[in-house]
Amino acid sequence: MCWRHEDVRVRQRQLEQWFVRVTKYADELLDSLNDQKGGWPDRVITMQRNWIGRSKGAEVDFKIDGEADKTIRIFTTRIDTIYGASSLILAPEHALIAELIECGKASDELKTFVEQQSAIEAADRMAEGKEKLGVFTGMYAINPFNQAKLPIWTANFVLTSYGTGAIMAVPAHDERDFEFSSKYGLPIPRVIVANDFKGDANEPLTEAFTPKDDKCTVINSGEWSGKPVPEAIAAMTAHAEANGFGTSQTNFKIRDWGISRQRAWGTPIPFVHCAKCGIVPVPEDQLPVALPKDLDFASKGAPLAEHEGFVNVTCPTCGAAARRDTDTMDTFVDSSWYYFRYVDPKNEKLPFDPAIAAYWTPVDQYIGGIEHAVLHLIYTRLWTKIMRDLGLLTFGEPVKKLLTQGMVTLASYRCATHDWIYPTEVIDGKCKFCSQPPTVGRIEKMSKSKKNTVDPDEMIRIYGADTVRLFMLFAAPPEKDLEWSEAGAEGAARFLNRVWRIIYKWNDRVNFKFEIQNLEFTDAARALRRKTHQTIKRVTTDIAERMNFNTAVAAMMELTNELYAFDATVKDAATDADKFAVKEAIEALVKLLAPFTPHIAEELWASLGRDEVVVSSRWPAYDAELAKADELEIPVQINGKMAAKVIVAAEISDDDLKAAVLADAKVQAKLADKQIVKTIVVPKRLVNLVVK
RNA sequence: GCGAAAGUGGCGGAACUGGUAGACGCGCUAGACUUAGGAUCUAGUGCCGCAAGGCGUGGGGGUUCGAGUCCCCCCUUUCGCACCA
Repeated sequence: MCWRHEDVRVRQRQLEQWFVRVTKYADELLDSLNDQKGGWPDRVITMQRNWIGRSKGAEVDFKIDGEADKTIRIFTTRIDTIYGASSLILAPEHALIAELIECGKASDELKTFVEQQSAIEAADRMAEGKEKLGVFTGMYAINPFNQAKLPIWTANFVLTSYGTGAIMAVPAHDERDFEFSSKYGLPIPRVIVANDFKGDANEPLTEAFTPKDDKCTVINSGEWSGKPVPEAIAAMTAHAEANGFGTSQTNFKIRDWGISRQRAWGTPIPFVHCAKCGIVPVPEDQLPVALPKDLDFASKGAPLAEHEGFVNVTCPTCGAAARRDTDTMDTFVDSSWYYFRYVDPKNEKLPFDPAIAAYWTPVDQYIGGIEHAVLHLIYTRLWTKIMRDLGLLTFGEPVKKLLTQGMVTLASYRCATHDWIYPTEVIDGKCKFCSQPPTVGRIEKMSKSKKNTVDPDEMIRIYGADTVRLFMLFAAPPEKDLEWSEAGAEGAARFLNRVWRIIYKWNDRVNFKFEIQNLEFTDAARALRRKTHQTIKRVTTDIAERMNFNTAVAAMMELTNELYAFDATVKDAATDADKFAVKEAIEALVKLLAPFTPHIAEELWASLGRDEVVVSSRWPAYDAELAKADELEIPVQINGKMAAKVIVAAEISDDDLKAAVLADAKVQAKLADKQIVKTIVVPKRLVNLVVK
């Protein structure tokens, strides 16, 4: 039924459509996934690999008994098990079944079965409890390897759209065949055993035995008996090829990409249909084909097809009256290469200048949701390879690094009388309409139907864009889902207020030029400077190398806390050196904050009396010397357990460190009657004493 | 069923190559300031215990001087694929 008109039944129709031959690139799409390792999340690579679904096997022809000129071609990845085949099974849509029905040889049972199955759509057929159902066709096939006579069945679990739409059932070595053959009483002969198998191979199996490796051997298979499985597969495929009844074959799950759409908005497919010349491409000088601006959307059919001026053209080849193709392309076509157009958006002649694309692309860092893992991100890889083969690009992989960001989630609430209610409608744990406590659902992707949403505009109105942004960056690493939290947003606002206050407290004192060489820093001022330079370092690497914005924000919070501590220490008696240290910290903080909270950062920068804007200022550099600690707190372990801590100079040698540890009173007390067997010194990090 | 990712305080999360588990924030506790504050500042906050101390990264084994991190088995959760022969 139509989802918009409940009384309108939807029918399937055959349409002539345009396809992109993905299968031609399937091998490369799969193999070059290996180059993406490290830059792309493993799960995206795995999802694409499964989606492409390459499987190597063989096609084998079985003659039909009594009809010498007819064969059934099956696809198998396990030709080594062909002596274990006890039936052939065809998809209900298989041509041979249709033929049987047509020439009246089909039983009533078979006819009914096929009718029933074809009434159920493929997707639903799998959903129907997956019960395997089948019917014997009355025919037999001859196994080309041993001339065994096998019954031909049809069954719902054999897919018409994969392989040849026909299989050989080897119940002993395939779970599905086992289930089916057990149900219908077909024989289950074993032809594979583990190398260390000791029992009786004629004993009935309780489940299918399916390993495919050289730890298994072929048995009961004539001249092939005794061969390891991989060897048997190769040899038996070669045998089939040599005798003309088989061939090696690779199949893919991925299908060619149907790009035709019958909607008005989209890129027109640039072909013309001519009665004499057939399908003719629109000549290059007439490209691109533009959509007409005066479409009639009230017309009955597709608006483009109804538009006479668009449809009626002359054939580019013979000049006769012809008809323009009225399909438009899938929007995935556009998203497959938009970023290449970005680098040369005004080009009138080409999609983009290859030289410009060579300079700017491939994309260094791409960000998108996981929902694009197998559609957009396969299509764009495919499109890049096609453009490479057209000479537009010099590479086949468009995206070096991929980040799949998480979604914003929230718990949902359901009231017994008011159904789903918004989080804002829960007051003190009760539904605001009826004061009943609602059921708290799981934390999940925000959705309108479950009302577990927050309105971003509303949040921005309350907290400001900077705060909302900062909270989202702080709450979790970008690839993880993020639970929206109003308390968390308030925490972000509080932090920005803290930054604002401490800067405003100091900005009139630090707003002048200092002569650094004349300054004497106190320990506290040196500590603040150290924190400043450590923070610059951390934030820089967290952004640039690790993409961990949450830890970058944490580092800036630490610097702010340090500023407050310093402020409390110096009170109003700040020396020029103190002011310099604060000025250095504030400047760094504002610059580091700018990518996270651009608006407030500009305001603060202006408050420091700067003419330039912070976005065009230079990213701060850190001084490794100043970032270095001058004292270290070294943990001391005894037999690997924490025993004490010693404070030592930063540049201590291993021997001095060991001596300092042994001189420590707490360590000595714990060592009283023990003997040190071994001492492990991790330079400047840890000392572990092994004692007995 | 197959495949992937993940399990760390009351909560969100830190811990980069095996080296002080719990950074930072939320929440909570106490104090200060205040007419008041859900503002702000200061201190505390993994668990058990008065303490000394003990226990702690889903559970169980292992490797190692040392394991949240590495290896094996199991459990749970989330996601993807789901009769692809």
